[in-house]
Amino acid sequence: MADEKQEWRPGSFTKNFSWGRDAAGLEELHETIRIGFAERMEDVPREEFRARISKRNRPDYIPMNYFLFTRQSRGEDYIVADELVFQALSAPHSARFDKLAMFTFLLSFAGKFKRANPTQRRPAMWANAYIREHIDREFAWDTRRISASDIATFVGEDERYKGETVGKLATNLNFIFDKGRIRDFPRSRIERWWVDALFLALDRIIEDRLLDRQVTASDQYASLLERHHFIQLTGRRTLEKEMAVRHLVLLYEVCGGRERFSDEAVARRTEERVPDVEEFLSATDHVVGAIHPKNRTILKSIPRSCALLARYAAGFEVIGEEELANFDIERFVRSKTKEAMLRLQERQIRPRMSADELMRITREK
DNA sequence: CCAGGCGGGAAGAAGAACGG
DNA sequence: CCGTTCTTCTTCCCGCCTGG
Repeated sequence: MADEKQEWRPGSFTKNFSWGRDAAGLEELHETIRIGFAERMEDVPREEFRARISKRNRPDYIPMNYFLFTRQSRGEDYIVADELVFQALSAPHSARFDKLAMFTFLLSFAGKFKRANPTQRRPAMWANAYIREHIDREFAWDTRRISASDIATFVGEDERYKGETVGKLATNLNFIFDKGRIRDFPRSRIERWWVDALFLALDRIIEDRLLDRQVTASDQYASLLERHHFIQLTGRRTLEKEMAVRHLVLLYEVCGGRERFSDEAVARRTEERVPDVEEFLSATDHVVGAIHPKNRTILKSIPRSCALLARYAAGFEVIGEEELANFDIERFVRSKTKEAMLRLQERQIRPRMSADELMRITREK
């Protein structure tokens, strides 16, 4: 909505974040989030976040105003603990984090906070439009076309851009594209960062709507992802991705949306939806992986307490933390196939059964 | 050795707070 | 409740460094 009379401003983006010349990717952002949240997966007052960051003598506008999301409650600003924060806290820095952060930047939802002007709610729409309208639509994700001068031309000639200068914005954006590994986006296979990005997109879209007191029902998830061009912002559109969106929206829903990070809420939902709770009640806050049985490439790391829901309510298989760390699709499929064979043997399924007999045995649940 | 781009200073705009 | 002052944040600009 309001896409027509969008107004683009550079914001503090012409400032630098001192990413570190040789630092790998967006490592500084990963570190900043860990410090700002003090390793805890809870919304943090913006003041407190800033105080923690400033102790480390780090600039804070770029992470707060472009990568994170702020909501207001009783006049106080809170930075929201969402999928980006979860990934920063639950895993060491990696290329996967960089791509998720890059997507977060492109999606461009930063929320509302004191002193923010209206354009800061969608702070990087020039980057969002550059990717969608230019790199996706015109260049079919040929990322070799991305350059600082190409960005400067695109943004500078656009009516929506209200800044005086465009040079610094363009060079900084080009720099972030590089650090955020945008050149790895166009792969057509589904990768883990892409799955994380879908969860992040829903977290952000839902929070943003809440700012206008709009509550989002789960049957709106898929169409909202579409409206905010989730697939276009993450690389080339494929049928596989469109299918995956449907499965993942369901996983997001049964995990309870952003509630998935709160153990009590998940425990409550688990009691409602799943019979055997005991074994999971001792849940620690470690991470597990959920895999869709029809498509092994759809692997999502989720808080451990969601595992039961993912398994029973959304039909995902769940793997443990060590397995997740060095997950190997080939090996996984092989072992699952073996298990399936054994199960068939146990049930005494013979090679020359009639189709009817076979159906009767395998369909029962 | 030069060009281009990153880093950071500083001005002034935009809000918030204050005081009457 | 309004004008003024104070504070914070955005934006432009330029020096310096780096890599070619």
